[in-house]
Amino acid sequence: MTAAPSAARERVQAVAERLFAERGYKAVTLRDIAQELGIRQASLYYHFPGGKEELYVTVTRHALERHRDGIEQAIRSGGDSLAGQLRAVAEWLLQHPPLDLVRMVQADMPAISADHSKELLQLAREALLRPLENLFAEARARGETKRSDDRLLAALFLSMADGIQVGARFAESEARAYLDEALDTFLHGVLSR
Amino acid sequence: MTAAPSAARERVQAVAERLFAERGYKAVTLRDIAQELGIRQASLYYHFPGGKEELYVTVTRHALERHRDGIEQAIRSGGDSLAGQLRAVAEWLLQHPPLDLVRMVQADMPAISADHSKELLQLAREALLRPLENLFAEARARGETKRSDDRLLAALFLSMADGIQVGARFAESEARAYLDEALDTFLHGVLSR
DNA sequence: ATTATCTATAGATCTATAGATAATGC
DNA sequence: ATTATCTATAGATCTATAGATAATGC
Repeated sequence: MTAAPSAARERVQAVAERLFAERGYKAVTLRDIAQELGIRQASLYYHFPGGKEELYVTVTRHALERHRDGIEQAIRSGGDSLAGQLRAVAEWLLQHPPLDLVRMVQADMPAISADHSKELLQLAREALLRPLENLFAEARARGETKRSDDRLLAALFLSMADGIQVGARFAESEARAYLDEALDTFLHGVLSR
Repeated sequence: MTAAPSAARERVQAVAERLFAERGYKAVTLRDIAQELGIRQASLYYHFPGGKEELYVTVTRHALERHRDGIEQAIRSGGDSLAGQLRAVAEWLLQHPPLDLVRMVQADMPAISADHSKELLQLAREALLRPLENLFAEARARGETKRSDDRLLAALFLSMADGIQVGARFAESEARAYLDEALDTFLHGVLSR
């Protein structure tokens, strides 16, 4: 059985989530997580008796659910225009560590059980792609754009958020400094027909 | 000393390059590579006495050099317009497994020596970002675009290639089918001011 | 003699389990 | 009694080394 919620358990989750998000499932060891927490590796099993995989699935599920809620909230707060909604989503994405979908699919999912993998991939689709697909579909219904490839636009937009972070890292600047330019580029492309 | 080139050594490199590119350094074991080749794990040390890290650095270096040459060749073959040049680069990128820059920086580089890490990051910048940065700078000099954030545009463009592959994977379609739409979106954004 | 493999195994690391310990709450 | 840690360690896995084997090329 999974232990009840507690402050200590949440600290474990916070560290694990950050490390797994940065490096992926295999590149993070339980020792890494314990070390940052100042406890012993075996102590993690008190909070997560299911071990490394349970810990990974739990924190990844939470991260995806938070993204889903945050993105949907951002959309609601972004007004009635596609531009405003996308800007709110982009700002939200840049405030959180990037969820590397490519790595998740190619490296992390094959390393966990088929059931967990299926669940998380499904959730990733619902949390990240679906809200954006709906956004583009609704903008088309309002006549803001004629583009009909909603899934591609959603994937491009999410990748753009990654691109901003890559560009910022190699330029040694703040990701926020790039947001306006990137969004402007993207929106011109989307709205211009 | 590293063994001389040979057909067997090249087979090792081909398998290792694909697996490392798909899953990253830590998620691939020497056993995985040997298994696909139908040989024993220890036999890899005949071709790469320096072990796993030498193998990773060798194939990643080759992949980056091939990207650099392929991208520069694509640019030359793309005619005089930014649109034609970018289309050629995008086609080239989609024909090769994606180089996940985020994962390279966050997960793979910390797992190898500082010297190797420095070399590969430098090469990644020269191979992937620099040619595209130059492209955007030249397009601006020709008056095709007024955008001056060359590094951001380069990063966005590279991310777009990833985005196409993510979108295609989740839609279970061919990445090529998305290329025209994605390129069109991007170019409208870049050229429209 | 060189090339390309193999077996066997040492040593390191990692996950997971068992059982002890100490502090706090009833 | 419950919570949250610890030590110790088994068992699995992984990298790397040593030395043997077989085939081919001079």
